[in-house]
Amino acid sequence: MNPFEKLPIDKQKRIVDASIFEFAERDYETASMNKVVERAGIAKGSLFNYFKTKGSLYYHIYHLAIGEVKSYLRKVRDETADLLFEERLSKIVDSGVQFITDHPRLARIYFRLIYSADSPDRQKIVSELQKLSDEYLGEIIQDAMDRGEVNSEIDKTQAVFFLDSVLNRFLKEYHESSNGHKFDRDEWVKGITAFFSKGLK
Amino acid sequence: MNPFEKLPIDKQKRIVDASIFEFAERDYETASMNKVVERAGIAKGSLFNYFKTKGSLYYHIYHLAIGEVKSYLRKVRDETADLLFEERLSKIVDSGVQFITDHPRLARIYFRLIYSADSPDRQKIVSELQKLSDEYLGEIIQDAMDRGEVNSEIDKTQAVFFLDSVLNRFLKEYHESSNGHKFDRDEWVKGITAFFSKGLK
DNA sequence: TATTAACTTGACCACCCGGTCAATATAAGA
DNA sequence: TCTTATATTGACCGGGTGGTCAAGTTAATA
Repeated sequence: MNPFEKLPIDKQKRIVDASIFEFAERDYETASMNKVVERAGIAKGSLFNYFKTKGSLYYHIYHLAIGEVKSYLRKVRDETADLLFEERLSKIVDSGVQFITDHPRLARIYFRLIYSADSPDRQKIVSELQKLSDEYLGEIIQDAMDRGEVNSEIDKTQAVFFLDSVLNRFLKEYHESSNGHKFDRDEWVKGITAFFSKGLK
Repeated sequence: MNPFEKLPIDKQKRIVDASIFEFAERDYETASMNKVVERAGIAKGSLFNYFKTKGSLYYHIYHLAIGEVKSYLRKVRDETADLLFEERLSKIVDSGVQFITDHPRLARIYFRLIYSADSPDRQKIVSELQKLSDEYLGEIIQDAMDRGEVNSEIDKTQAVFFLDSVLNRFLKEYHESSNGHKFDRDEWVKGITAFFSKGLK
């Protein structure tokens, strides 16, 4: 059992919060362990006692973020299993927006990961995320094909790619225009779903 | 006239090449002026004589990259003015692929800029690029609408957004899977154009 | 050639980094 | 209460950073 897990919960939380703050604010290389300990109110030696390296702390936080993303995705996937493709897509976007609202800092870490990723083992992480997205969107599209809502002639890999590109980009922009009055959410969700149901028909 | 422009062309080139190399390899914060001077074979003091700060060197290189991108875009836009939307789109993607092949390091700097951009004045740069893309793709789409190839009822802003998302993402992935046998280029160009001509009809 | 002007150099500065570890404070066991 | 084991601390280390500037080199002028 690693020393971090033996800590009182509130201390764990302080450290995790400080780390999330720092890794959301700056990318991996420029994020500072000094800033983390300062914010968490602990000594530097302690932090390096709980996490041997900066990389392992990042790993911990990154898994936290991905875990949370997965949980949102799973939930909306299961809750919309019976809906039409178009409605389903719309709910998925909604869920993404909700995630951003609930966890703006985790969202930031997530987008950093996808788009820039100067993280350690970028290669591994990115392909892990790619696989996650491929499987998830692949299943959504396969379902829609099986029900005849999406043209089965279309290359599934490409369809997933298009969906992934637009969805992630939309959520990223939405996130950046924080509490973004730049986007009329409903208008965009409608536009996105309409575009895809036509494009994939 | 700033001191850099007074330099012999080959020395200028050495410095520019070294800077492109460094800013392509590492992002703005972690790129090192020491590495640049080492690679360019000049003294540190000289570099800071030509460019007062790291930021201003970056600014110079970044403008170079954008300038090159613009030149490719202009060219393909003018050469395809008479083609159908679908063919035109296909030529634009081709041109993007060509740019990546001709200038892989500038491409890397460009993608860093778009997607992560821990650059100085990120805000300004990103909105500048946004505007460039909006105008460019906006014109392409407007042309297609005028000729009845794209449904004029569709929100143009959204159409541009979708196009921008997919094109940039495709080029980025193509770039990263360098000399990317991951993508059958023709297959993908066909898929992309087909998807958009259906989706925007 | 002698003198001045412009350019080039790299040692140096203050600062910050991730990581270490002897000293200290705290908790547990006898 | 005294002793041992464990957790916490922060001064310290080697190394890298962007940026400076007095001293040295080269080029231009007279």
